[in-house]
Amino acid sequence: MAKMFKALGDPIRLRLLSLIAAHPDGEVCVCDLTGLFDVAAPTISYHLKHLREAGLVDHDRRGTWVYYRPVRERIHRLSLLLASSDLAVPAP
Amino acid sequence: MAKMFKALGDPIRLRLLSLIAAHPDGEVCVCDLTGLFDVAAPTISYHLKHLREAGLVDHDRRGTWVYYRPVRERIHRLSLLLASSDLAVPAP
DNA sequence: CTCATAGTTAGACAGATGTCAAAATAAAGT
DNA sequence: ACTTTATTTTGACATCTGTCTAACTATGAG
Repeated sequence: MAKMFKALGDPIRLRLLSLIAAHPDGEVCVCDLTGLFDVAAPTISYHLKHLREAGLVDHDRRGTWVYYRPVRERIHRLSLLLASSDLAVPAP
Repeated sequence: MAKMFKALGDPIRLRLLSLIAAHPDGEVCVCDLTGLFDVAAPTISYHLKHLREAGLVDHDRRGTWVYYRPVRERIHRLSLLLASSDLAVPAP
């Protein structure tokens, strides 16, 4: 669980996941992501790998391009943990 | 936002927040926390400071003891971000 | 005032993390 | 086959993190 939160604990990765999850097609080509950040392509690749290893995104290659999509069930589980009465219900 | 996730990205801190948030009294004395972990007291102090600086917990001193409580509004906000349609709604 | 207890801060250190340039791999076009 | 484009891997490096012990601060008891 901590591993997933850790993956979200970097500004670039958090934004990457938002971009991937918000895309209308349900997936995003890496080529459309690299241009949006101030860091070089290998660094984006490094962060995508982190998100992958945390189980928050999935990827597959089609031709020369690689597409990433969110693993919504995993993201949802995080949200539930934070929303659980133990953690987030505002005191009555 | 990433700062809050980062704070949760360590197993000790995640467990600390759970313990603090789950306590029936709504707050926990540090003295009741240190014994529950395998690390020395200063390390717990270090992690509590992290949670504090991320705005996830609040603290105050009463006599010799220091009590921590969750900032549920902040935790809730994280949960909402993950639950927002962009991120976590399972595809229909 | 001194002492004991609870907690934090300071300093040191090994190991993890984020970044880049350069090299490697993958696939498609000529 | 060779080239070009897209992406990942590698190796190097500086910085950040988590941990400890030792020293410090704060409070209450005797």
